[in-house]
Formats: sequence, C-alpha cells, structure tokens
Amino acid sequence: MATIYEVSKLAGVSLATVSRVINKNSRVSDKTRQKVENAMTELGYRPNSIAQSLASNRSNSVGILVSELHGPFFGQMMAGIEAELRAAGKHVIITTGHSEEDKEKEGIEFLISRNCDAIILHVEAVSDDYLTNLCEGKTPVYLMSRLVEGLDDNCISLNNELGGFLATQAVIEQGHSDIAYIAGPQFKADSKDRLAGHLRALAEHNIPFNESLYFEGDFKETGGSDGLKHFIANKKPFSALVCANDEMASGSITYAREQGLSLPKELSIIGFDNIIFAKHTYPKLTTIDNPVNLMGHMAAKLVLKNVYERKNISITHSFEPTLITRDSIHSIS
Amino acid sequence: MATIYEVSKLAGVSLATVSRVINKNSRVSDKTRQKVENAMTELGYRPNSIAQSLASNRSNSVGILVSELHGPFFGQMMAGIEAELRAAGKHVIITTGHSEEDKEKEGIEFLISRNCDAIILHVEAVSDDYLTNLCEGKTPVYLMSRLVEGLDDNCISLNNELGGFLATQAVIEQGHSDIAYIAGPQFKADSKDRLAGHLRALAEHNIPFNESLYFEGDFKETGGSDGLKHFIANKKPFSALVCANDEMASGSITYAREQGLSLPKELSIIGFDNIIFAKHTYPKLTTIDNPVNLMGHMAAKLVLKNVYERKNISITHSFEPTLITRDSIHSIS
DNA sequence: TTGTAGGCGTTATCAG
DNA sequence: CTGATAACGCCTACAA
Repeated sequence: MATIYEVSKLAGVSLATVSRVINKNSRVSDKTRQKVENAMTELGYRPNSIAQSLASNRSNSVGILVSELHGPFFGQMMAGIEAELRAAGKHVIITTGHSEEDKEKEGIEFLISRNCDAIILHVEAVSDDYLTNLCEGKTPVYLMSRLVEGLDDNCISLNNELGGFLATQAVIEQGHSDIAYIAGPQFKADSKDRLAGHLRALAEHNIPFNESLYFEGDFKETGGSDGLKHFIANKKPFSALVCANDEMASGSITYAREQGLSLPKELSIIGFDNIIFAKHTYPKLTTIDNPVNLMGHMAAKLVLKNVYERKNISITHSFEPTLITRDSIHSIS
Repeated sequence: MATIYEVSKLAGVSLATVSRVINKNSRVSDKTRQKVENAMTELGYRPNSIAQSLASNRSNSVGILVSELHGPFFGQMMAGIEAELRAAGKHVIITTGHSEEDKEKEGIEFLISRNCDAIILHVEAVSDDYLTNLCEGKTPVYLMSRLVEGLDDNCISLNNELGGFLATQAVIEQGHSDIAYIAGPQFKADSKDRLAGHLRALAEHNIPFNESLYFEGDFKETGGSDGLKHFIANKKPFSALVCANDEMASGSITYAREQGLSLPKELSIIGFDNIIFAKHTYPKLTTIDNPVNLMGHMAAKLVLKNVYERKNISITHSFEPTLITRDSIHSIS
C-alpha cells in the first residue's frame, strides 16, 4: 500500500502538504492540490486509518453495546445508529452485554480499550451510579432507552411510563376492567416505568390493582406463556392481558390458542414495542409503538454533534410512544 | 492515560520488557514480570490498541458486512460471529450492504480502509467475479451463505438446494401435488438454489412444474402476501404453498387469513430458515432449519484459524438444512 | 533474559 | 501557502 510519503515524493511536495489535502481543512493552492491528487490516484493511495487515529488521537469509531445482536428491537436500534454514523464516515464497533452486569461492564471496558471516540450503550443490568461514574471518564458515554438522573444530556429515552399508561388505557377504554399484566424483569428501568404507567391507568379509572393478576416475565416468548399459564391457574377471571413487550404478547397468544381460547373474543391482548412481527401475529397485535430506529438515529446525531463537532443538529432527548391499534383487543362495551 | 513508557520507568525496566509482558509470548523472568505487572496495575495502565495496531500491522478487528442489521436472520448470524470473536479478544466492525451492488461494494471498501484483519461478507448483489477478484487483495475475505467456485475454502455455506428439496418433499409426502412456490429474488444465489431443490423434488415425484404456480417474491412479508394474491387471482387450484423463506410464509399466512382461508386445512404452508418467530405464527410454521448462528460461529472460527493462527480448530464449510415439523402442513392422504 | 533503537503512517507545530 | 520535524504509543529485530 502506498504511503503518504510516496505520494509526496511523486507529487514533489512535502508530507505536510499531502496531509493537508487529505484533510481538506487548511488552505492549499489549487495547483499543488492538483498535483497531489493526481499522485494519489496514480498510486491508488488510501490513508491508513490506524495511523491517522494514532496521530490525531481520534479513532473515528463509536462503540455500541446492546443486550443482544439478534431480536427485532436491537436490530432496529443498531440500524438507526449505523446508518447515521456510516453516512458521516464513522464506523461502529458492536458488542453485547446480555443484560448481565458483569458482561455489560466487560463490554464497556472492551469498547473503551478499543479507543472508541464515544460509546452508545443500551445497558440494563448496570447501576445508575456506575454509569454516572463512567461518564466522568475520558470516553464520552451516551445512553439509549434509559434516563439516568444528572445525565439527561447524554440520554435518549422513551417515555415508558406513558407507554405503559397508554396500553392499559386502550384496554380500559374497550370496556375491560379485569386486566392481567405481565411485566418485564423489574431490575430493568423500562420495565419498571411501563408498570408504573399501567398502575396509573388503573388508578385513574378506579380499578384496584390485583396482585394475583400480576406476573413478572422475562421479556421473551416464554414470559408470555408462563404468565398466562400462571393467571389461568390462579382462576381469578380476567378479560384482558397487557404485556410489557411484544415478544411476551406473542408468547401468550400462542399459549392462549393452545388452551383453546378464541382470540380476541375471550381474551384481549396488547403488547409494547411494535416490533416488525407484531402485525403478523393472529390476531394482529395491537401495541405501543416504540420508535427505536429513530432513537438510534438520534443517539448517533448526538455523538456527531458533541463528539465530532457537527453543527446545526438539533437533538430530541425524549421520545413519545403511541398506540397502534390492530385486532387483538375485543370491545366489551 | 498511562503509557508503556511510564510503566517501564516505574518498574525500572525497559520499554521492550513491558511490551513483552503485555504480549505474553517471549520469555520474561518471573521477578521482572511481577514488577511490571505491579506497575501496570498501579498506574491503571491499558495498552493503546491503536498504537499496537500501527506497530504490529494488526488491527484485531474483523469487518462484517450484512444486508441489514435488523431481521432475525442477520441477527443470529452476527450473534454467532461476535460471540466467537469477542471471546478471542477481537472486535467486530459491522456495516450494511442492503442487497444493492453499489452499497455492498462501498461497504467492503469501507471495511478494508478500516484496516480490518479480515472481512466476513454476506453479500447478495455483487458478482462472483468481483468476489474472486476481491480475494486477490491483501485483506482476507470470507463468505457467508454463499459458495463461489474456486473460493470454496473461504466459504461457509448452506446446502440450499437440499433445503429447497426438503421443503417441497415434506409437502408432497403429505399428499399434496398442486403446489405453489414463492421464490426469493432470483439474483440471489440462495434463492436460485432453493428453487432448484423445489424443482428437483417436483421432478422426482413426477409432478410437472406449472408456471402459473410460481411467483418471485422479495423475501419479505409483502412477497408472501403478493404471491398468494397472485395465485388466488390465477384461479389455478393449489393445496400447498412453499415459501422460500419464513418472512414470506408469514406474510402469506396473514393474507390467507384475511381471505378467510382456514389454515392449514385449506392451505398448507411451509417456510424456510426457522427464524425465531416461526414458532409463533398460527398455525405454527413448519419450516426448514437454517443454522445461521452456527454458521456465524464457524465463519469466525475460520478467521481465527487462518488469520489469527489459532491451532486445533476444525472447520465445517458446508451445513445441512433440516426439516422442522410443526403445524402448518395438512395431510390430505 | 533484558535493553537499544528504528520504524509503523499520520498529524500538528513551528518556522519560513 | 509550504516544508521540516517532532510527536502518537507500541513492536521487534538486533545487541548485549
């Protein structure tokens, strides 16, 4: 591979000048610029990004930590981030935390040791204190789908409480009052907030919360089936089921059908996230839209603005969920 | 951040010695090793990976190009690759090609210019010739889910022809002989091979191929619904529908239901890939398992073995699909 | 086993 | 506007 040195020799200029035309910032006369550019194409020169990084103390890479690489939720998120960053010539280094504290920390260490210019995290197991402390470090840290007090400017989050409220309200408005709820793991902030929204909707409609219609799931299909099984075993009647995410809703739909329930007539179900498959369940799942893809774009814009000093980018830190009405809620007016 | 120089000073040894203990290869006496390690922890030293890369001409990063970051298929694939590589201390740089020739080429250029030690590609639009030529280059190239003649050693592929055969055979064995087929985009090698398998199954059972029961879809839900709509409009009767992937199968299930068909009684459907959601459609989708996650692991092992010179790794280049029987095929014996 | 010194390919700070 | 030249932090013969 040709180096900057060979280019400078062929063009008959100094290293510094070549560097200048590469980086387009400082002024170079048109004539010399031409000479240099000709030399570059002639040699098929391509800057060595590693050397650039070392000298400039910029790796032009941003680290991303997600819980899982698979799964519709993270896919959308990564797609948003990558598209935005890639267009800016930055690249993404992706790793996983599997929602476990140790692995999340290890992943973060890994990204930092990789000299990322910034890291975007979707962490669930790690504490707020840890994150606050992490933000003191040299590497800028941005948080997805999580709002940590005092770090507001580094967070891109969804109003999960509102989403939780909307979901339960949607079901109440169709006449339901015996409402079961399958929550996500309560160590996750999202899950807690969604539950809080559920409780508020209940309260605002004077429906008492019933412990036996509550189940903590795992955000996966199994959580949905286990939860529904639990409720059915409980014998306490209910006509609607609110799930804290679509995967669990899907799991409970499958299980409900295995139990011979006719959906949505005998059981109304609502999910959360609006993952791509939600419109292909049967009945089509009514759910709460979670604009993760947009949020991914926004997180990327945030680092573009703060870390790479792009101007004229306006940032939205908080996103609002919306109700997506499909066929899985039965009206019992 | 502390540098190797400061460590060497604190430990009272030379730069070279510190470097040696970092890289664990060449021999260092236990005593000096201790001194150095103490100094490192005392300073909280962490090697600068950029500088290491520049000096050693190794970036310890491998580039991955997938069509999309979202989607169950690529998720599983990336998860496999990342898990394996991460465990080896390597990191992955991920970018997308969107199944378009220009974007795929651009993505590849991007990864190469990032000094990846190797790249793992899942490309669909780019030609075999281009790939053959690419492999002449300095950066080692590995191909996922694609078999290019002459590049066999760099490919990890699925026997798609067999898969296509298995799918159609499964349906034939249940007594079907009027079989519609929704193919994937025929510029993709996978799609072609799956179709070839379908044709072979038909031929082996003396079922003539009927042009009006063939439709080329897009591998997405819309392909499934569009295809089924097309067949229904055609009026040519059929009792089974073979889809070249699960997304299309899912789309056609949804559309079938919208048309009031009772599944699987009035229409048997089989998919391909066994994506995670396949078991949550209704009826549960019978499909062909595509071990992408395993294949991802294997691709990573291949680069570990060839590029990072790990020994004792045995490689399987070709994977076999298997039939996953669920509930979407009705027997009309 | 350990140390010395040159180099990896750029950027950046000075002069000129 | 252009050219020397010193970093950047580490690796690796080559010597000792």
